[in-house]
Amino acid sequence: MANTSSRTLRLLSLLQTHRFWSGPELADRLGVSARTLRRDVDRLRELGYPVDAHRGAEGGYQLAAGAALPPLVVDDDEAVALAVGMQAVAQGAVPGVEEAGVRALTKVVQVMPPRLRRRVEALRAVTTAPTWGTAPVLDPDVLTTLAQACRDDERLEFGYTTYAGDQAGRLVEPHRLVPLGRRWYLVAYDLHRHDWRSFRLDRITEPRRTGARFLPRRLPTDDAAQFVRAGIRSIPATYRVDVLVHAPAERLRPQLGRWAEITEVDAETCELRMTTDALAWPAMALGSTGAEFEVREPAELVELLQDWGARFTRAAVPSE
Amino acid sequence: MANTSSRTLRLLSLLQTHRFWSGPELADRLGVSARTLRRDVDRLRELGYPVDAHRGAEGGYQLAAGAALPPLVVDDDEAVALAVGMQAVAQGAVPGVEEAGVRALTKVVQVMPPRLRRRVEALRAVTTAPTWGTAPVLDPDVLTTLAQACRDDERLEFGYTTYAGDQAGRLVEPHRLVPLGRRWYLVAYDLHRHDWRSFRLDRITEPRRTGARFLPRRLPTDDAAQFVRAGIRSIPATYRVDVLVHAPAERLRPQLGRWAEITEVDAETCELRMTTDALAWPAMALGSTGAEFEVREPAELVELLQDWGARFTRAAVPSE
DNA sequence: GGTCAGCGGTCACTTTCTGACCGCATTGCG
DNA sequence: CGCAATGCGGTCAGAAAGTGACCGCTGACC
Repeated sequence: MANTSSRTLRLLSLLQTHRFWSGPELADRLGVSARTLRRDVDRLRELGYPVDAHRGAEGGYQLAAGAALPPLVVDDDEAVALAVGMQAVAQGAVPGVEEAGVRALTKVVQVMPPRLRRRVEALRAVTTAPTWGTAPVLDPDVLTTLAQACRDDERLEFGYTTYAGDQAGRLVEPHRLVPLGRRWYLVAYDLHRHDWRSFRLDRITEPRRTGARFLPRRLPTDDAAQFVRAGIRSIPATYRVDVLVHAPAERLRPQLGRWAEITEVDAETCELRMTTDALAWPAMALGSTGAEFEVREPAELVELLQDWGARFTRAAVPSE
Repeated sequence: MANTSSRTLRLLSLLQTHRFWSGPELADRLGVSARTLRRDVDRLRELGYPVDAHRGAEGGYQLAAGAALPPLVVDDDEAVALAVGMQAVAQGAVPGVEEAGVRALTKVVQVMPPRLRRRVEALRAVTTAPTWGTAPVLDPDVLTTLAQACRDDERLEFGYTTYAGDQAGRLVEPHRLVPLGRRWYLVAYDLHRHDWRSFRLDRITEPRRTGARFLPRRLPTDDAAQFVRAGIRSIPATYRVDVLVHAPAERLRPQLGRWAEITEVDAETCELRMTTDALAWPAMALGSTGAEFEVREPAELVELLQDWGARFTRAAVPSE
């Protein structure tokens, strides 16, 4: 406990939780002399973590942003928040960082004490902004189990429901997780079928790591994402939405500007453009504006609005 | 660099990124003998991080979940994912962890190199699931700046637009950030007005930490959240939604089950209940079901559906 | 100018760290 | 069964650090 490395970690942790510390205070907390503290600070600096110091009456130490990321020292609550947030990221809330999100999630979950896992589990039900229509809901347990197995070259068993509806157990050597559109796929070598396959994560149930490790094979295709794309029948449709809205651009921007492209046409009219794979979103957006509008594209949106409009009207004016 | 503490951190990092490592391999990577590696592993164990070891031909070391969280060693991409995810969490994606999310966000952002901050900034535009109507969009910069100032007892300057629309600069001693409903408030002691105030974060612009620290005062109310509640004119309305949907419960559950409570009435009918502060959500949900339905509560939803229905129908059948 | 903060040099002493031995236990394979 | 690979832990001596107590210096703030 009275270790040097332990002290280095504790110092890092202190500097991360409260920005300013005076030398004597830190030295006291760490149970060393001020001189040794200075040496510890030097050590951190040598490790690449920039610790700024201010002299004078109000002086003290603080951790600044550096070139390298120091190890993050987080408490229980923060860890839960991280796990929950990474699930959201993995679901594709922000395009492009899904994979990094899963890696981070894996790291957090791997070292998380059971009590925290239970808390995350409890929150899971609440989380995940509703993802109508297209988006399959992803089980973070499945996600992290598979991610760990891929990372560690560990064989995997799971139940799988094929497109046709058949259920069967699989034994595979997992290779890579690939997010595509709003879905995740596992690229793996199927040990029963002796060939490479890709599996949709939302069709995988009860994955179990067998504990047996393997020597990674070479995927025939270089790129795992490409392999998945080649094997998929239907890529979820994406729509380009283009709507003329009878409202000033400034009125829509604060509400929708982050999410759709709004172009001013004239003082009373603007154009709303966006790309989406679920038409429910633009419908909601248009509803929220409270304005009249005309759909230019796509035809599917017109259909959908027709349907929704009719049902909404029937519901709002009940026959009774 | 050839430090003991540095090596401890590197070992921790290795164990976090790849689960299985054989002793000789680790020793090689760390540039020490196998004996010393064993001693390093022991050191980690003494620090409370459970390192499992397996003997035999296929042996190796792995980091297990323990009672305490080890410092997380993340790479650039993962850090970006964490920051982006924490923003989503702070926005209130999951009730209850907002504050922990902000703390974690603050920690990550604090130590993040500028290049990574720019990446996060670039992704910010894309992020934040659209939050129609009620939710103000929160600037993560503002959020983290304020959070750091609160944490570090540092005076703060910022521009503020009052409810009436007046703009003025403020100089305050920040006390606490409070999430309430879907909004964030800063509780602070206003140094011009010589009194405690609460400020809505979405009305704060350009916060600057002055660098001057202060001795925390006592807030007259014990609880900062209570103080905010007392000072707010209007708490955003929340609605209890209760709808009868003419579709089997099993059909709705996979789509909406995570988000609303679905009760079966009979084979062809079910009841959908939820609580929300933005009626656009249940409207979208009901639209997505594709089913007929009757609204029992609230009256406001009926109104909204009437409006949307009319506009949707007009848009879908253009006069031309 | 005084005070308080951090900075860094030196020195002697103590602690630890390290690698090279050793024999042992466990596991998987042939 | 024996063999090989792996982890475990003891011991030892030399090397390397870490440590606290000095010291005088610089910089910031009152």
